[in-house]
This record gives sequence, C-alpha cells and structure tokens, in this order.
Amino acid sequence: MLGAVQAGAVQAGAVPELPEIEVLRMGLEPWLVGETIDEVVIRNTALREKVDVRGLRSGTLGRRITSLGRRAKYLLVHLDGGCTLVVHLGMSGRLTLAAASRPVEKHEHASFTLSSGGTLRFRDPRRFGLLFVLPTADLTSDRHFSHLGVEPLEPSFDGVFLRDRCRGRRAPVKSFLMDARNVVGLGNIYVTEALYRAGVHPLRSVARISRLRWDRLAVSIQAVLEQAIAEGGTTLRDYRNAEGGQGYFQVSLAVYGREREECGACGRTIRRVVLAGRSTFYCPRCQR
DNA sequence: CGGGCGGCCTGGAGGC
DNA sequence: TGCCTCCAGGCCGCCC
Repeated sequence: MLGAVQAGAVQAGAVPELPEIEVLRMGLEPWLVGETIDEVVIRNTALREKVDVRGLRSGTLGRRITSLGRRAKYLLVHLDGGCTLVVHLGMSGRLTLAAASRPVEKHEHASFTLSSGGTLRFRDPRRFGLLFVLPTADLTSDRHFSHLGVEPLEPSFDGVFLRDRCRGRRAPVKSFLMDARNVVGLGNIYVTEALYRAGVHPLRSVARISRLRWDRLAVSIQAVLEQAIAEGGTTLRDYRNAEGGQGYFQVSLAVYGREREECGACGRTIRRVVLAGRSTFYCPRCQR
C-alpha cells in the first residue's frame, strides 16, 4: 500500500495538469481495479460544485471498480453497474490510497473504503475540485464533458488540426491553446513551455502563425506532456525532496517562473507578461 | 459571437 | 514576530 501511495500521490505544490492526472491514473489503477467500494464518507460538500452525497453513494456503494480512465483533467473511476465516479483535482486536490487506520487529514473532504480494507482519500484545501457520479453512457453528453476538445496525445492532434481549428480567429495563441474547447489538459505551465520549445511568442495572434509553426507547436506540446509523464508529472513550484533538493521536472522548465533569468538557448533575459490574468513567460529572442 | 476577466478558495511568501 | 496583502490558477459565468 505504501508503494501505491507514493506512486499515486500528486506531490505538494504540483498544479495538476494532464500529465499529473495521467500519472495518478497509472499509479492508482493496479491498486483499485477489482476493489469494491464498501463505504463512502463525505465530510464537506462545499467543493466547486456542491457534492451530491446521495447520488455519490447510490452510484458507488457495493460497486466494483473495473478500470480507470482520464478525459482532459478529469480522472474517471469506472464501476460495474454502469456508473463512473468522476474526480477533478482543481488546483490543490490530491487523491491518495491510505490504510484505514491513518487519521483524517485537514481538508480531507471524502474517503472511500475499499474491500481490501484500504481507503481512497480526497483532500483539497482550496476546494476547486469536483466529485460526482454519472451513468457511464452519459460521459460525453454531460455538461462537464460535452464541450471538450481534442486530447493532445491522441493521433488526431497535429498541426493541421490546430490550423483548421483556429480558422477565422485572432486570439493570442496562448489563450487559444488553454481553451479546453480546442485542446484539453493544458495548463499555464505546459503551454508556456511548449510555446518556448516551438519558438512561438505567447501573444502572437493565431491568424499569424505559419503552417510550419503549427506543426512545431503540436510536436512541442506532445513532447512536453510525454516528458512530464515520463518524469512522474513533477510540475513543482514549492516541492522539495527529503534532502531539500528540488523536483525533477522543474529542472526541465526553460522559461516558466524564470523571469529575469537568462534564456538557456540565447542568453537574453526571460520576460513575464500577464495574459487573461495569468503569468506568461517567454524569451523575446527565441519566441517571435 | 468571441475573448477578457472576475470570482471561487486557502496557504505560502513577502513587506512593514 | 505578527499581521496584512498579494499571488497562484481551472473553470464558469458575466460583460463588452
């Protein structure tokens, strides 16, 4: 169980984007599949949307977990009986396996007792997360999912798709890529890094991006996400390991959070601007 | 219609 | 040292 806890935990300070949810899904799946949910405890229903306790219980109690999926930043716990438990971690959510004897932590709003005797705990200090149950058949039509765009790690995601998708629009490319109606799963950090890798200025209008740059952007987005997944999704701001060292993926961040530092490629000073209320970092020479 | 932005929420950091 | 303010951001809804 300890191994599962370490594999499944989104570490402190990580802002869960697509790679963090995918790492969580892979870490939890071998421990959850085959388990039955024997008890559901909800301590606080005031998440981003009020938790429907009765719906959650009726859809999950006595049900066996058949598989774990992911759509955008939603973790999908598929159950027999035709329902799916949907978990969104928001900004600060964590989903971890723990022994039933472990004391309840602060901000631990929900726990699910499994047939093995372990528990699945949902902790979310900022309460931007979501917890609900749906008939599995409604997963695409439900209002949380119906508007969502393409998965960036699917084969259909490429430069041609992006170019077609933005036709007739003039939004800054960063805003376009962070809009889940176009592409899902990208948060501020990975978009920022992908734009740097592709050499595209974050404020550039989508109307003024060449075919070549769209191809490069698609490749960069996939490369950043795949690298982050391979490195355990450690997107860390304040995480430190036991020795006080920094998380692994932070080393790979070329521009995010590096205002006033030198660009590793050209030496120019990395700049920060605010777009749609979000910090945006870029190299003024490498990104045009 | 589409893009910008405020609000939700808490903890951590920085200023005085 | 302690209090206050600011900032982080996924997502929705409102506004222009």
